[in-house]
Amino acid sequence: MIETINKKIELFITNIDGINQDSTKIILDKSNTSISEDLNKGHLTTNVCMIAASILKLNPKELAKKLEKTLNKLDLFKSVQAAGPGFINITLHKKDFIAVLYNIVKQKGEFGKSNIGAGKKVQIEFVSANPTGPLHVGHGRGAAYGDAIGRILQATGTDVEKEYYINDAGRQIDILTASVIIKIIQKDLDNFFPQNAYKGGYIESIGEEFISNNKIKYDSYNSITYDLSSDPEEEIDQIILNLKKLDSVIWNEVKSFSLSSIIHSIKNDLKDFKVNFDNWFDESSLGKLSDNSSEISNSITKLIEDGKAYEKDGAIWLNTESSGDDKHRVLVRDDGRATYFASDVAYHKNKLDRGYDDLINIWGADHHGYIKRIEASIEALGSKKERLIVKLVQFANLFKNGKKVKMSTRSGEFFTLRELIEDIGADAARFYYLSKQADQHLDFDLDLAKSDSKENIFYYIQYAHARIFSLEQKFKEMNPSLDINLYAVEKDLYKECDALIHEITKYPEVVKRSARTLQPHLIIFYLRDLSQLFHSYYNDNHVLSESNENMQSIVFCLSAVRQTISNGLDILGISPMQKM
RNA sequence: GCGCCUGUAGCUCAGCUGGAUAGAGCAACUGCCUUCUAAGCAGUGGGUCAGGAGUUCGAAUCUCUUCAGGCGCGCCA
Repeated sequence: MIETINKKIELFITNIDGINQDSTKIILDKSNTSISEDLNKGHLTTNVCMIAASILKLNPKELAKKLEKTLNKLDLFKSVQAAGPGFINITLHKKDFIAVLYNIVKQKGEFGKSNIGAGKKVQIEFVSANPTGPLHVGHGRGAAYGDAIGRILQATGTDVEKEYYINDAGRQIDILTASVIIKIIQKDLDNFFPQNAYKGGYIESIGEEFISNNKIKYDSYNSITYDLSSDPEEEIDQIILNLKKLDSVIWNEVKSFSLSSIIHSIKNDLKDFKVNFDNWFDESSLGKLSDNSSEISNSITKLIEDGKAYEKDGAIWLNTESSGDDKHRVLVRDDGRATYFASDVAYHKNKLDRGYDDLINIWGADHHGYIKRIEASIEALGSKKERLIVKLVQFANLFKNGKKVKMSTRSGEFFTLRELIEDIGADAARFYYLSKQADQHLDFDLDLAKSDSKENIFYYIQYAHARIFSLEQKFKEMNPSLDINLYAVEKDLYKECDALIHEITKYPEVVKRSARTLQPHLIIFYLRDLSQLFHSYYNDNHVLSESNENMQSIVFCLSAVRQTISNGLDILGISPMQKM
């Protein structure tokens, strides 16, 4: 219907006296015909007259009057009215208005999906937490957000791949390994434990699990702790060296055991959070600098050959300033070790080479200073930096019993994602993570998420869904021979559902906008509005005591509402409830 | 100091590529359960959209500036 109207509008604009092609194009691009906010403003609204007036220096109200006349003559609509500063409000014939309901019956779970992203291939990399401990509630937000974005883009026809980058190489894994070993032999070291080692209870569990099937036997435990630096950073590095020297076989066994144990538990947590990845990419697969044919060596060699990277003070630097970074960045340290940045450059090169149109990276907001240098590296590698879209996710503060839950990764005190799932359930957790724009601080109230008040939007929406579901069942039981149809609504004999129908027609646009802006919270707010309209309707109208004819229409409409809620929740990875 | 983000009702937040009287929920006050789930509904009060200037027929939205808050600025990861 909107396309039909737009064609008529285009005709009208082209016929304005003295207009040229350029202005026509600008007006049509900038103007917008859309579903009106509410029924007081008709079914559809266009602002084209105001846009045209501003460009052509005309009076918007007069122009609107003319368009009103033109559209009314067509006899396509029930009524067309110029209103306010120059809007055109269009009221459709009932059969056009309710067409969306037939669509929903036909499309069911597909209602709201589109193909505006068809032909596009996008990769989303998210979570990518270091495998040095369990996922905590901070990671949960990135997980919920990334997964929702993936689903939303898929709903617009985009080809989406979701990937987790596992930092399984580098110093932090050495620290993990050392932490586990020291924990195992701690008693023989007078309970010595390095300041910068990981302290969480999971370290002890991994150690216990390891020695239940293996043995650690060192000739001299004490040699590990000889002459240690008082600087915590140096201390842990010395211990790592000592342990490797003492027994490299044991070191490697503990390392791979610890890694696989943690990665396994991360995968499990994400599975229970209903987040699925298409790829798990190991940092270690990029190879080592010492290997000339490894990806990490190749990417650095290419940068040097292309004149983007250079040697200075014994280190290899990348010129990132040309892309707006404030200083050049080191790729290879003067001691020959690669930096974390070097791995990331190689990883992004790998992703670029895989041929995606867009790369979406979802990072913690504390990494925003890192964006420029990655963009710079992408340009240095010969790609457009616009291919990379970085979305930042702010930390979530947890509140329990009205108090903020303290968290500190270093001390091993944190609220894990698993605890959150066990406390309020994966669906409620996902919902609240997505209930606010990702790049803003979120206060996550655990008590609210479990409360049975209207303030708990999660249940408010679920409640609407469950009420309709139950109503449909009752209708079937009481009237087994009655089918559902839209006769009463179409003939305007029953109008109480109109506001609901009008709200439903907005849904496909909400999904599109959510995809365009990568903002899942738009869907949540839409679902709340739709639920609110439903609860209001439900309170004022006793469905099952209506006439058969009315009931047949009402159940038809309400089923469509339920389907829309269900689709909206599904796109966020949340299961609708049939009973509460 | 530089960079990024934020400032909308007492509180928590929506507000679309600038558009119609700036919206919800909570809290406060008032009503609605012999009928389909009261985890619900209806109503009342509450705003210099942080301040100022500019662009525009029109600004919470765009630009500049001031103020306030958060975060980031390693040959760490």
